[in-house]
Amino acid sequence: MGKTNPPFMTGVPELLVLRLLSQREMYGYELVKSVRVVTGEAISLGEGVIYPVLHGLEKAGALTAKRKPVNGRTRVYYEVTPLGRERLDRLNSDWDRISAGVDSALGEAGRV
Amino acid sequence: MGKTNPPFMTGVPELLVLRLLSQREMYGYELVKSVRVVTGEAISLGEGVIYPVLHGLEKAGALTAKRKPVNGRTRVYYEVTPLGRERLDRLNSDWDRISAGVDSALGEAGRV
DNA sequence: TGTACATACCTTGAATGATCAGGTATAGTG
DNA sequence: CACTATACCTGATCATTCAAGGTATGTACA
Repeated sequence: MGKTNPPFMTGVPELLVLRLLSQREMYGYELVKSVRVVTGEAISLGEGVIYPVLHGLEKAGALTAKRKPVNGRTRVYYEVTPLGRERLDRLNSDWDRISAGVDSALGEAGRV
Repeated sequence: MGKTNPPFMTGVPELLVLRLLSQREMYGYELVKSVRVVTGEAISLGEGVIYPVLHGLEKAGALTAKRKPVNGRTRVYYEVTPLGRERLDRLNSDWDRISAGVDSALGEAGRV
């Protein structure tokens, strides 16, 4: 029984994927590892999360895919489109708004 | 067609409710307004969100309810149980971990 | 008197999206 | 030859937020 809807994770995979790809093109398997690294091991996304996000974003026109054979294996590199950048901007400001709101609420009247 | 699962909101209502009630007992309608205030208008939760959360937390043993008639109207005040405090602690550290992870990822290599 | 608004509670239905668990196949290492 | 890492993928689950509705009382105002 997969733990569905874990707290605070909705939207996070998409944000991280768009953010990482906005810096340079990457392939799925690479993203899985990168997420762990850039979040300081705080967040770990499985392939079962990454690939569906990738496909969804591609279908939405936020990403373009490019197949590249490397060492006999095939990698699918993804690149962010202008539409994807807009989407990233929107997600970024959503994140800023909500995390600021939560932190403000948690900060009220002294935190540990 | 309610926009369900908006980015970054999963778990937030529960965290905010537990946090506010950990400071003092409140009733549902009051929580709706308080959330707006303590988040600096960044987050607004409708009654359709608050009441189900309240009922769920009560059923889970994280809250206890107390009916109080005030000015001819009935208010249902909620209080956090020890079990609710544990739950709040857990949510708090989840939030800290994830928001730190996301911020770290967004901060890498210069933000706009 | 009526009419609006704020207070105060509640439920239903829908859509969404993360997660686990599984599956395929090749390359490299001991 | 077995094992691990690489690299892709899909299906099923199910918890959760949200809009939109509903009920009822008190208060203000014209």
